[in-house]
Amino acid sequence: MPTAISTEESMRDQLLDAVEQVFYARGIQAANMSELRDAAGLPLRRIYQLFPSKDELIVAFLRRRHDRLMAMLEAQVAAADSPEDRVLALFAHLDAWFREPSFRGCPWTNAYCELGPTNPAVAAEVDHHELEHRALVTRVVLDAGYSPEIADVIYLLIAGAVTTAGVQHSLDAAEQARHGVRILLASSRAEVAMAT
Amino acid sequence: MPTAISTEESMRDQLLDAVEQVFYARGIQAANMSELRDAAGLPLRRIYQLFPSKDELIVAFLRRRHDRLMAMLEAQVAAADSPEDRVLALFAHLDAWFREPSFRGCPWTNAYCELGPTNPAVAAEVDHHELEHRALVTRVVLDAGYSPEIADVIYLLIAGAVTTAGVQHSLDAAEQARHGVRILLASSRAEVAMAT
DNA sequence: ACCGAGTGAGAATGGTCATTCTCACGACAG
DNA sequence: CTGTCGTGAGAATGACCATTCTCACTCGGT
Repeated sequence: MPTAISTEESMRDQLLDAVEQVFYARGIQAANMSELRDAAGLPLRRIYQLFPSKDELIVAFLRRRHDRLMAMLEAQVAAADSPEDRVLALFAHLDAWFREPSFRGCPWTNAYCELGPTNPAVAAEVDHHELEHRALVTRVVLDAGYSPEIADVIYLLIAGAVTTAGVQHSLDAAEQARHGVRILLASSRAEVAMAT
Repeated sequence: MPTAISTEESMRDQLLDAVEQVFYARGIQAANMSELRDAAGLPLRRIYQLFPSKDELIVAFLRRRHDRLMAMLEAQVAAADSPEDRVLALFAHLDAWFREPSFRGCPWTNAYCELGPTNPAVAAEVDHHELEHRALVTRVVLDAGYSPEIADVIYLLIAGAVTTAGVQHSLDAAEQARHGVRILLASSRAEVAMAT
């Protein structure tokens, strides 16, 4: 048996922590393997032992981040008191995210813009994220009693806020989107009230 | 005097046409100078004579596309009959754009994701575009009598629709955004009516 | 103490790419 | 007609980078 199978998991985590930070901060293509090595404090040999290529690292980076985001969203949504608040919780999450100093836009959009046209594995991973994320948003909105059309609009507001915050460094984007959502929800309630 | 100063302008156009097509379709980093040479039908030497580096080509590409987009938007907005229709014209434009087979997302967002963190000239050009575009949207919405807050929300819907259409290839994005806008505008009118 | 497998550090490899250079050629001026 | 200058086509250059390889070393088992 090779030594220390017990630390393989920890090296993997150490590596992926560094990879996440470097890929996100500097861009995937701009980050080279030496940078990852320095940030992770692991020899290149070990990195290639854990992931056979940079491409696999990219996919692992996207998937890990996706899993973390989904878990966090589910938790924040679950913590909200009313179905209405669950919708708004999505935007509270955005607001906090945008204010992190390290915020640099949506990792999946970034990856897709950088590599989508030339890297099918990355494109698939981004697709997967978008589908699951959109499904979560839609579920939360539908569970609050609103229409699928409203869910679509809310999804666009989220996407727009993330892009705008990323490119324009506008910290207000989440609040602006939330304002839009309040109008949409109120208007939708008024409609239902009128119909009954 | 060197020969044929009369065709320098036409070579520039020929080059930038090809550059636009290749950069947009394949991604800026993925497109190399040989591809541009082949697409433009000009020798490398000539390309470097017209633009001293790939970076300058990138900036020229973004600026040319920006100028064209702004002119087109101004024209379509001007062609609309009512202030209300001018707002909706922005979304009709989006819808047509998304349906072009060559549509591959927002060129400026794409460029920013690819190069923003490492290329200040590109970042500045993208900034310039976003500012002017946002100013146009805001002006159209304000001219129609709506509040700046509504303008912000509408801008986010546009940004969200473009990103979503680009990454998810969803042709409905423009229609979904337009639906949201109709609700926003109607709700805003109702509010004003109630106040009076 | 000895062997061998696995290690870290960093050098070598092979490929890609932006940018520059070479060279033979055609057009124009004198 | 001849020398010169700008040209097109593509080869050379120099950097960079993902990936692999070298080598001296360490450590667990005997």
